[in-house]
Amino acid sequence: MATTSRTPYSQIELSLRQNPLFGRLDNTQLTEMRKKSKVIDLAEGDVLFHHGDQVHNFYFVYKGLIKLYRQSTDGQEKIFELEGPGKIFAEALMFFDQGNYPVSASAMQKSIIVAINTQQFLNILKQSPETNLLIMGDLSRRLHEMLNEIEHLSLLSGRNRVATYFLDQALNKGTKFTLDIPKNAIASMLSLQPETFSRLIKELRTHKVIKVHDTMIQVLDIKLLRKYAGII
Amino acid sequence: MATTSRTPYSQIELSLRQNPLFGRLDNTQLTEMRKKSKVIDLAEGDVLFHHGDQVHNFYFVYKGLIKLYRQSTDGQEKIFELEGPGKIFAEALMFFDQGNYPVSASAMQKSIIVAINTQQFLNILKQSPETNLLIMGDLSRRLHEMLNEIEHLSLLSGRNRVATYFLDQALNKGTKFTLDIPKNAIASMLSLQPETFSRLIKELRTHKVIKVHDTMIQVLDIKLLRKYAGII
DNA sequence: TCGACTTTTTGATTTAGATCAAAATCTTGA
DNA sequence: TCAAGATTTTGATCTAAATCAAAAAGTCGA
Repeated sequence: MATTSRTPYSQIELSLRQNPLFGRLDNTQLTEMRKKSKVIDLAEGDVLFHHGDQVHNFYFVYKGLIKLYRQSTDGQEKIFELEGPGKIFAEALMFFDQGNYPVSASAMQKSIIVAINTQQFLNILKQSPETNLLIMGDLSRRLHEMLNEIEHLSLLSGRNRVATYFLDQALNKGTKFTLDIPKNAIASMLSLQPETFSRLIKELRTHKVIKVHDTMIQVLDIKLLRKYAGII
Repeated sequence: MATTSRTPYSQIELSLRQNPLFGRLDNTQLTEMRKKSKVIDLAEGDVLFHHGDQVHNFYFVYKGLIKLYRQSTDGQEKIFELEGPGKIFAEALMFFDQGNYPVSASAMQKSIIVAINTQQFLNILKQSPETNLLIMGDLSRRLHEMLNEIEHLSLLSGRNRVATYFLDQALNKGTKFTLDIPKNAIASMLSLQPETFSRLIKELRTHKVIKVHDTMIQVLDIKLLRKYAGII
């Protein structure tokens, strides 16, 4: 279960300030915010909130990895997003009247997070129009990402989506990178069954598009990978 | 092609004011806004903007129906949303740095719309924090809708999605309603081929879940429809 | 280090939905 | 009113991905 952490807030504050959302706040505002914030330890598998729970907090990830997901009635799980150190999640909810979490959140690894009171932060926000704009920009970015995902699910094949995923990874981390989450989690993010994901990786491997050692992926032919992604 | 309308702005202003986004603005602000706004006539099929075009305006629909969509390289089209009279679209873009439209927009019917200058509206917005909040709420609502769509595409079958669509319609318009857009457009919104959509309707018909006369749909067994939707 | 458990891969089979083709129906404008 | 076009439906077939099953590989705690 989630428990109050023994990690002192002061230790976390530094990385908290580095998030653009908090960077614009002055000391008074940060102190104010701290009063209603809690540092929480999560063990692997701990559920932070369930889809439908009432919203009281949004969260900052100090360490670990949080998955945001929904479960269908027949037990199938769709992972929407993974949030790692330095990231904030569920902040979009602040502005939505019926404050219920639209997804569930649980720890994929041992994690340390900060829970920030939504109501209080909204008050602080009133004094900080720049932060306001930052949040809007963030909402807008998410909207674009989701638009892309809907397009991918509607118009691209599984093969396309897997290639797109590797392409994105290569763009961010270079052509040689490690998958730092279990393959079945990646499969879920791509809306594929693990078996299908495995087979599609194999196909890319046998066609010399990528090279795989364990969890290490090396892109051998980025042009070909693009073709597999469906980008012409 | 899109042309400046002969419909006077004064005629449109009334319905414009009824949109919550503009309702909170005072007369000075509305007059200011009017200066940089244009009323535009669109014939059926006219394209208002293409995916990737630079954003200069957002739009208010006075009459007609605008479709927001993307096209894949192989000509497949995915409709994301349809916006009818009284609705605003592309306003989410205002807050996104790289101002390029993330979708294309075209008229599904003869339409009259108002183009509102984004930059100018942002200036007006600075003086109206309530409008700010309204926009955020709207962004947030869209975010939820898209989350639902991603879930549907990931976890529901085509049959489920069709039933869900009819269920939604019945909820809004009553158990007897008309499809006021072509079936192939509905199919695209549900990420199905028209043939598949047609077959799934037929299935619902033969199982006495719905009754169809032409474009008129009557839900006969809403409980059964729910079952088809995958809700239990 | 071993054994239990989890994750991934491989194989065989099924199935939902796409595709291709053509008939039927509806729409529209001359 | 009719012909030309668009939209919808129906039929036959194909295919991407799911499912079911089991082997292989990897992980972890005692």
